[in-house]
Amino acid sequence: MVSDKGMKGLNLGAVARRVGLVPSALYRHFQNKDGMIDALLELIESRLVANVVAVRQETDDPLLALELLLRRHVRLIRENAGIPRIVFSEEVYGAKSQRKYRVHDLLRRYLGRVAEFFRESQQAGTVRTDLSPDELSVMFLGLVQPAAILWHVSDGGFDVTRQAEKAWGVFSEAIKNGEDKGPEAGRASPATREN
Amino acid sequence: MVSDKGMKGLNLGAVARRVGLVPSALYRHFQNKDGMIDALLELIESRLVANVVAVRQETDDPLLALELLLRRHVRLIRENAGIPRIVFSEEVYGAKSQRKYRVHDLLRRYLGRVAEFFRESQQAGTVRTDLSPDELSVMFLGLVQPAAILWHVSDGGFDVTRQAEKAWGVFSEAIKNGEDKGPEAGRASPATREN
Amino acid sequence: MVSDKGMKGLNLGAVARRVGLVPSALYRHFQNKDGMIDALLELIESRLVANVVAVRQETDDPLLALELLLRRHVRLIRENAGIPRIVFSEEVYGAKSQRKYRVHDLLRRYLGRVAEFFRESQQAGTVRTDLSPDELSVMFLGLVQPAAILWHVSDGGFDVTRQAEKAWGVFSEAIKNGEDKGPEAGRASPATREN
Amino acid sequence: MVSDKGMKGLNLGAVARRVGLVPSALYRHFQNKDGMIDALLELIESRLVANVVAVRQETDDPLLALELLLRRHVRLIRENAGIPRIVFSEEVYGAKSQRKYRVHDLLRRYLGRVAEFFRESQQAGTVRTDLSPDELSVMFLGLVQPAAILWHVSDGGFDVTRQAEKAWGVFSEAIKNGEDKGPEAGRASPATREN
DNA sequence: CATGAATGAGCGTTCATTCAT
DNA sequence: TATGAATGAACGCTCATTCAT
Repeated sequence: MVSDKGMKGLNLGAVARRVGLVPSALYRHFQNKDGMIDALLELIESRLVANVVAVRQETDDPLLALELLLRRHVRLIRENAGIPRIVFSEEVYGAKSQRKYRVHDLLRRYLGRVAEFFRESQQAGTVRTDLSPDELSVMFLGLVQPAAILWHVSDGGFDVTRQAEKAWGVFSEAIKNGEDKGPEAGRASPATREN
Repeated sequence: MVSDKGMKGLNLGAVARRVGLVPSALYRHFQNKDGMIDALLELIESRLVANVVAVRQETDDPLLALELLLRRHVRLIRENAGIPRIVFSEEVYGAKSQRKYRVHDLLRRYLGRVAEFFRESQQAGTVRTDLSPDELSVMFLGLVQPAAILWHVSDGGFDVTRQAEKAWGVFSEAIKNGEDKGPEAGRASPATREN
Repeated sequence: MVSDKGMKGLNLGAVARRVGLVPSALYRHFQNKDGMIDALLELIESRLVANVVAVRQETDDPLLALELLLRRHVRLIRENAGIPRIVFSEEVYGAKSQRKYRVHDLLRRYLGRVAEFFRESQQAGTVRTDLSPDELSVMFLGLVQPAAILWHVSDGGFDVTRQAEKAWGVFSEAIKNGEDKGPEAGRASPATREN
Repeated sequence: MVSDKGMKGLNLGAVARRVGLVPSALYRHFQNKDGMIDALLELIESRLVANVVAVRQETDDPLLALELLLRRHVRLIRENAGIPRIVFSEEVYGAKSQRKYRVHDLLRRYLGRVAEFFRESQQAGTVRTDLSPDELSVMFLGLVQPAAILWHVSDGGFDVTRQAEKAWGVFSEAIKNGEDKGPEAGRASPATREN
């Protein structure tokens, strides 16, 4: 529903119709629309967490886990096209700061779990240590996000899976520990700290 | 306006008030709200294009140009926090397919210009050629996008500038042509089965 | 409940919560909301009648009984601030004529009992007879009613007790039988044309 | 409208229909429903004040002015049966304290003007001075208020005009300055200050 | 060109009421 | 008898849009 019509399709009437109810009946299950969206965010977070848990069980190699996670992430988005539309929608990403912080927390938590894999990899010596796990986790998210957007606006025409894997190839190569790139890798950019 | 209140703040009343008019008067300038948003998208595209043009004038080195472009992109978003909220809002990214394709075109055009730099770099031999310019351009967008989201949901607390530069550091290193990593870099991922 | 939130607080949900039930369970005890309000009105009437009965037992002097009744009336309102809000609420005083007549009857009955005291006083010769007991009973009600309203809108700041006693002082003096004011007292107003 | 259906009839739909508009069109003229009621209260206050001003012009005798005012008050209520239903409705008299204070002020202002007549009469020596003008003004209101309620619940069957004039007869006699009732008149009631 | 008035569709929400269990 | 789920009507309100002036 959200994947079709966007968050504007997430009105009580549409939701109710979808679940075979009448709008007012939704108030049996949620306090109000905000409650509905909160529940939705929780569901989404649980899906993300489930992916992390799953890949943990699939392998002990944290770098491989990340690759598997990326693939699962892509699949999650492909199969639930509504997810990014919810997370980045006005309703949640938008004005009301309380909800914005809710999304902030969700992202931080997910990224925290992703960062954990990087940390483990660094401790195992397979990933360079001049980048913090947090920074790496944000980059990880960047491997798929623009691709997901393109996939959406192209009505599925863009090959998000392939793009994500290409990006992972570049990224994983780049962060792998190697004796030759250690020294100058930290030179992220010609300075200009401005924030 | 959009940066404060989200796209819901982009109602004709608010816009009209902003420009010292009355809502109905806007219909002298735009056919309807869709027309307004189209104009907005055009404005945004012009800003993006302006950045491309600017960095073209600032340097002849396409890789350096990309770095400068990234920095400009970050600045553009930081100074016009409303831009991502418009581009990825429901109103444009959302339901009406016509508008979605409009955004698709905008992104493709921008990415096309970005890809141009990569193509030039590849022709100049400074960037590996096992990745297509198009793929590279999408990755390029991924260097900043998740950071921008975090910056927004953290109310400016996240250091998007620093993150983007770090990401560029990793990325630019990874794509630079080097004799040792050329051959196997194309090995994007250990498995390529679509899931 | 009603005293806090007004008749809008008198919704089935609130009532049910108050008595530890669920809204639908109330339908085991009342046919519908109207039935509830009817029961409420009956309860209120019983309170009013109880006051009349009580003062009857407290004294044989009908004029003193009225003074005591007035004091009880004030106390009843002060301790059950919801009563006037129910009696004069829209739900009962309002639209549905059936309910309006129900309130009409309640008031007539109460005023009838008040009038009885006046009739007895007149028969005992202590109250002038140029005013009918019915008229006197309505005046009696007027001794407290505006004060009660002021008490409510001033959040208890207005001294309804004192005002009622002052008014009773004036009123009781005025209606007491005296040789000098008997004859011309009936001259209600200098002109009787209806406007 | 309010006189027919009570404050529940004062919904935007009904009001709009009454003035030949559509509900949303009312928002051109009032900020919201609260604004509507505020405007209504102002209108009512202006009517009450107009009565005061009118009787001031009709006579210089403050006691006669009060009698005329009472008659005008009755007429106002008879011709605008909705007035008491608005002033004493839940919507205004009810929960929201801000509005309650608004009504409080309205009543205080009106009663203040009424008290002025009593004060003048006392200064002219025609009204006993052991009762404060404020107290007298509240009693004055009591001359008509219960009658008005009976008139309403009896669907106009009760003769509010006659009752008010009778009550005025009793009241005006009682408060007039006389040498015989001066001393004991202050004995409002056998004590019991309790508030 | 700009305005004020008005419109109609839609939305979130409340609430009395019904009904199967 | 009591409950939870559901309903339908109504309400206050917002907003894009139209139109006469």
